[in-house]
Amino acid sequence: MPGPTEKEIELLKVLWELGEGSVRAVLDHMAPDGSVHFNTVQTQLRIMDRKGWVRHRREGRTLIYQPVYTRKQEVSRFLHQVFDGSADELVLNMLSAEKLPPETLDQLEEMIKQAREKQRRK
Amino acid sequence: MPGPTEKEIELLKVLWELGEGSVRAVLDHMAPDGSVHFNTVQTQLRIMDRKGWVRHRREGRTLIYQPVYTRKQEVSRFLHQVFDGSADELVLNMLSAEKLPPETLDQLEEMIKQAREKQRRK
DNA sequence: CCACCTAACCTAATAGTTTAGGTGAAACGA
DNA sequence: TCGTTTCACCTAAACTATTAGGTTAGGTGG
Repeated sequence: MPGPTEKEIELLKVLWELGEGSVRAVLDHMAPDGSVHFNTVQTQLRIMDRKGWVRHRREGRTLIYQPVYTRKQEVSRFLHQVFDGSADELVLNMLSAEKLPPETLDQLEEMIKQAREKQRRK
Repeated sequence: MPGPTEKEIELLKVLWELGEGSVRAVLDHMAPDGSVHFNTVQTQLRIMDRKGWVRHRREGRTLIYQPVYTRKQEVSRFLHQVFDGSADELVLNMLSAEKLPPETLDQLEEMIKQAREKQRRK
């Protein structure tokens, strides 16, 4: 049970954006130029299905894939893998790695306030 | 140039903690029980050396490995790979994935203030 | 009806990761 | 000095990820 690989994340990102999609839809969204082969995406989605990262339903003749694995899960996995679950270590490293504009910093503060609220009201 | 794999991160974590270390030191820190083979770690470090994630120097007969790739780089890679660089999306997802205690939230706020300060004084 | 497009499904080549055995040399302890 | 330990280095097996060719069949337009 390792996390998704980088290529798998690339496909998941498309599904996170679209909500769901056929092989064709994912392919078009990922490589509108023909830089990736249809079968490549198809096989990858089948494998990810087997692994449980996505699931599919049938719609006529074509399969529609939905993400099962979420961004939240991926952040959580990363947080624990790299920082042993220490959220402040993660943020500290992120703040020093990236030059974030003041507006973004404001947004972050706002989010934290919201999170505190949500905790209090529980 | 994909990022390090999960096993590679595992080794990097040890080096991040130790600062540097021989194969033996890494192994002992990683698996004090003998659950991992010496040569396994040795080979992996050699490969990571070739890839540039670590470098080594000689000390007597043994090689001492140092991390080149940093936690900051890893956070940055993750941020861009999964969230296209949107720090607030990352934090938003993290806050909803994890139940962080109020003290941690305080620390996060403090960090953001510090980051703003640093920006201002620049 | 038939040629064509598009899909699923099957298969495999290739490449990379992960693991560890084997060899030989250096160092160390009795 | 000699056996044991510890290391680097070489090698390869087992496994997985990644990519895509080939086959078949459903559906469509002329």
